Amino acid sequence: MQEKYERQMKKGVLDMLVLQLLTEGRKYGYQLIAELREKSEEIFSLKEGTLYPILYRLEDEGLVESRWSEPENRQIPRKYYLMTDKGRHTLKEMYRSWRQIADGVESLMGRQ
Amino acid sequence: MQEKYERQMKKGVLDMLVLQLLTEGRKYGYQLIAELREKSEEIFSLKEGTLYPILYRLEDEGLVESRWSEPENRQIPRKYYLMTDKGRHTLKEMYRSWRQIADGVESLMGRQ
DNA sequence: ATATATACTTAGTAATACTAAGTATATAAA
DNA sequence: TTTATATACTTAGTATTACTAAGTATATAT
Repeated sequence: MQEKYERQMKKGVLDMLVLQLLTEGRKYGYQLIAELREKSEEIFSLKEGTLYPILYRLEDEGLVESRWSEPENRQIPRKYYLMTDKGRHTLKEMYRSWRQIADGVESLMGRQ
Repeated sequence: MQEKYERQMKKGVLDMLVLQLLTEGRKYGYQLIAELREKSEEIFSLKEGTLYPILYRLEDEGLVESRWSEPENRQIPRKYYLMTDKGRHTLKEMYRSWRQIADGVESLMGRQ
C-alpha cells in the first residue's frame, strides 16, 4: 500500500541518479542497475524494463551517448553509455532542483 | 527544460505535504494551496486543477474526510478536509519512505 | 453594474515507471 | 551434451499522476 507512494517519490530522481553514475565514466545498462542497487543499499532496485527506457530517453535528449562494445574477448555484447556536456550541465540543474525540493519538503514536514 | 525534471521530482511528495498540512486541523482547498505556497517559499505552487484531484484521491483512499461548511455568515461555501486515523498512520509511513529515498539520493549524489 | 477574488469541478493530455514478456549469448552444472 | 542460470538488451501494454484549460458559482470592491 505505501509501496505506491514510495514508487511515486522515486520517480523523477531516477534520471538524475543514472546521470550521476555516468559521471564516473562509461557504463552499460546491467552495470548501472547493479551499481545503483548497491550504492543505494537496495533502495533503488530497478528492473531492466525500467532502466532501459530511461537510458533511451536520456539519449534522445542528448544527455548521454551510447556505443556498442567492440566484441573483444568473446563477451556478451554490451551497449556503453557515456555523458555528454549537455548531460553534465543538466545534471547540475537537476541536483539544484532536487535540493530546493528536498529543503522545501523538510521545512514543511518539520521535525517528525 | 529543467522544468520538466522539477515537476517530476515534486510528484509523489504532494500527497504527503497535503496530509501534513491537515495534521494542524481541518482546512479547505483554497487554503491548502495558499499555505503550501507560503510555507514552502513558492516552491510548491499548486493550481486548483492539481490540488483538488489530490484531495479526491486521498478521500477515496480514506486518508481524509470532507465536510461542507454550514453556510454561516454568508460566506462562499467551503468544503473542509480533515485527517482520518488512517491518514495519520499513512502519513508516518510516507515520511519514512521519503527519508529513506532522500538519504539514498544524497549518498549517491555525494557532496556536489 | 461590473470586475475581481474566492472556491470548487472536470475533461483531456503528457510524462513516467511498472509488469511481463521476448531475444540472445556465455558459463556452470548435470 | 544438454540444461539451467546469469548476463544483457528490447518492447508492448498499463496505471498513475500532475498539468492545462476550461467551466460554474458566490461575495466583495469599484
